[in-house]
Amino acid sequence: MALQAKGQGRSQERFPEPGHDHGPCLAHCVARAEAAFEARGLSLTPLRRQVLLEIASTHAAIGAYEVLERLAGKHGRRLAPISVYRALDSLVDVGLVHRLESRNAFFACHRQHVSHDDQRAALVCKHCATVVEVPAGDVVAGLWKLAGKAGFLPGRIMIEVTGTCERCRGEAQ
Amino acid sequence: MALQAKGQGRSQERFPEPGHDHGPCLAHCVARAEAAFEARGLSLTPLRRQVLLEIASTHAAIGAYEVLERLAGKHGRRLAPISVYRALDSLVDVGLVHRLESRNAFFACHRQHVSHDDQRAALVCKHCATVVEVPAGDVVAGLWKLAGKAGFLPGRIMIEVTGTCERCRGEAQ
DNA sequence: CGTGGTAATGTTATGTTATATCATCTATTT
DNA sequence: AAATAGATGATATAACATAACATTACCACG
Repeated sequence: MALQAKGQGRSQERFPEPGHDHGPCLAHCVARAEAAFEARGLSLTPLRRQVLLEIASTHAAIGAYEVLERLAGKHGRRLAPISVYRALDSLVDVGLVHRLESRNAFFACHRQHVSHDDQRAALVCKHCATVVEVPAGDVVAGLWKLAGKAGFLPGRIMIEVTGTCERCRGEAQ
Repeated sequence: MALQAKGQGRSQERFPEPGHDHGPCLAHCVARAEAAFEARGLSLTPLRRQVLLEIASTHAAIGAYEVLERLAGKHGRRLAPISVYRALDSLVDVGLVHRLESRNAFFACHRQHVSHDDQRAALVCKHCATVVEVPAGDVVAGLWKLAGKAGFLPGRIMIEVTGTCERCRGEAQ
């Protein structure tokens, strides 16, 4: 929890500064990844680690083929799309990465969802693609209620808000 | 409003009976479409009407290529994908059809969103693909609040709840 | 040992969803 | 008639995603 104390606290619920020190964000992600895979009897293999590092290298959502390109740029070797998708799937399964449905893209989860109640809404800047997840427990509770009235049993709840972050709003003027 | 009085009222906020009389649903949609396009100085062309009819022929969400297939089956002629997408785009623009991001599919809006406040959440049955929109004003208000705290200015808010409808739950047992 | 199981990745091919670009036609406006 | 906007056609390609089968590595069990 030392990492959280050093600035990973509430800060994740606001849009990150472009020039912020991203090292801790990344380190935190990878540390969680080791544990998360281990907890399921799986492992954070080199491929998965590489994919995670690409995704987590930014607070923006990026596409699977973008990940593929970046990896191809770093190592000479070019992976098959399916390899990237398999790595992404495993990362999504263990909750380290989320899929942004409205963009067919992926972004790193910078704070573990600690319980079933700890649900999030994604705020997505349409200019810089930065994604911030905000706790949305009350909102989700409201949705369960609405669903109930319709005789509907919710499984997954997807909340994506596209708009403009503070920074991009400032720059537009 | 006669159509609404004849059963288009609250019923749309529950899952439709499979055997329900779909004629009014369809008629209502097309009637609204005429008006909606007209109001923008555009028109509900034959192509758009056909696409709308396919989408609105069911309460399920269907893909663009599925629309294409169905039209190809009815008329001998096979449209280019772009033609279907263009028609869909125009229908989405005027609000007669919504896009289901979590499935890359489209569904007809069976009740006009009357104001900016009249926002909806989509309940999507994962078994039968039926989509019901429920008013979600309070939930959306909550999201605006969360966004505000993050310095974020919302544009489009997407709420999609996948799960199981009453009917499919019954059948599973 | 070796055999069988699971996890992970490789290899090849294909399927699905969506858009770019330029051409054509029609109706309306000037 | 020329200019403009709306709509569609035609051709090609981009972007996103998975199917199916082969291979490798490791580990548990008799």
